[in-house]
Amino acid sequence: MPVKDIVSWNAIITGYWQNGFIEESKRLFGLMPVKNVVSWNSMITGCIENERIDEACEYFMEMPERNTASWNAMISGFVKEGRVDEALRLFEEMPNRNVISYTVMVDGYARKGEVDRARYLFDWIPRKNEVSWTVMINGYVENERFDEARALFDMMPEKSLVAITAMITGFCKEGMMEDAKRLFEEIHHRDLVAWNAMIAGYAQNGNAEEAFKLYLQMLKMGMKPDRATLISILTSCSSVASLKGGRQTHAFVIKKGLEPDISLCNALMSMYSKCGDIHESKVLFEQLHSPDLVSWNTIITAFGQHGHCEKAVDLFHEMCEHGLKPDGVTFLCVLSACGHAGKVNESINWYDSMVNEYQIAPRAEHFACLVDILCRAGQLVKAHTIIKEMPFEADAGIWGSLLTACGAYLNVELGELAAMKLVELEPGHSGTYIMLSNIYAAAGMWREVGRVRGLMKEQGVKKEPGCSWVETGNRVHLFKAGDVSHPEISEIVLELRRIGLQMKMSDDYEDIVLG
DNA sequence: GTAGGGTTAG
Repeated sequence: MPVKDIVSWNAIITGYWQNGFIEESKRLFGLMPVKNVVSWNSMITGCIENERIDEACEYFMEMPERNTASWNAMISGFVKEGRVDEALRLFEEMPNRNVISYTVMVDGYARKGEVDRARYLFDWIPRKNEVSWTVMINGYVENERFDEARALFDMMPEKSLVAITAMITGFCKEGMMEDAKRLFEEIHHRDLVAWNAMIAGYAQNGNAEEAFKLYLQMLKMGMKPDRATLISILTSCSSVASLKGGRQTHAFVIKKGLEPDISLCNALMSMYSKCGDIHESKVLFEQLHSPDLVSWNTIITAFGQHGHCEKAVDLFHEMCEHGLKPDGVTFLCVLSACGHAGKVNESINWYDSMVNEYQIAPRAEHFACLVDILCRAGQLVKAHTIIKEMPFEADAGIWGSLLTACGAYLNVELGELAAMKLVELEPGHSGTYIMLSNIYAAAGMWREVGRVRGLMKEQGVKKEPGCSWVETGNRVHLFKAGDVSHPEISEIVLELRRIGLQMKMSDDYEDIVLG
């Protein structure tokens, strides 16, 4: 058979598995009168791409002669499955290793969290290419070792767009948005992924305004958003509770015929719920053919946030009946549902069940959630006990919950402790001083109030006025604390008083406050 | 045959 024919066969076989028809590829491969190493390699890659690593193994064992690409394909296949030990065995066994072999192994170790091992191998690569550098830099970023990522990036001889994008993500993860933006602006030809990384950075840091601005800029430059872009935009709509923006984004998805994959559906569900439309969230959930763990976690949270704790718990059981295993986040969702409903004892039972029955190791977030629930219920001493006994260092969020609760339930002693810790963790944060001073004021300790005010002046801490906004029609109305500049301010205040009164008089007052 | 962006909690 002429070589030309083998090439055509190979092309057809590859075409089939690239479109998911692996069985057809296998059939044709079997019919091939003469095969070359490329034919075999194509079958190996095809099996791996279609998540059939064991069948790939069979082809690999059977083939009469292998080249470096055959070995590399297998190593990469094992790495994709997270089976790094098996990848390493092949790596050691193979006769000739090239840059790609090394790079795949570096990636494998980094993805497993064994960053030092990855770095060791990286240093051994004789002629590193830009992919090798990128994989290692990204490995540091993914494993929260940003300083090392930075150091390596600075050493990288020619910085590729992919490496720059990995660094942008790293800066965003560290909350260093200025640096991320600077790097982003230095890029000559930004591609979609780079835009997405920057937009996602703003979205994840809660800066919806910048995310929207960048999104508009991106559209203006003629870039076409994809699912990843829109998910970040939906996240931003959620964080400012803009149902209107969220609906527009949803409409955009439909109009552009973007097939909503499960992640996009999950983001839509979350957006609707956080913007107040639990019904739409539920409808989307029910339309999913096979909701994944994130979908279930999202819908459980949705009901929890809307005060339907029992429904959230029902959904938890329903999820288990569907054969899905709850993870640590699922328990956070259920815990927060209990918390919103003020159910302290249930929360503790759920926590115990997570640890004992489901054997899930609690993370700092679980303790934070428990502390928050106890705080809201006014059980400050118990909350403090958890803080003292938990195997994690309490962060600013936890001390903040305690401080707020000390204000609501007036506990000077614990309030002072929480404030002290917060000042250590976030110096210059005015809220801490204000809250402590309010606690002293409520307790009638006026000398202390003066002391805190003096301290603020001394340390140069400025009070930032609180603000909120309302969207009506096409306008956003911004209100700052103590600001009376709105032309209709007297009507607004009157209406707020009326609503407040209505809430107090309502039979559901308790529910509203707790929910 | 190798690399970068996305969904769930608080």
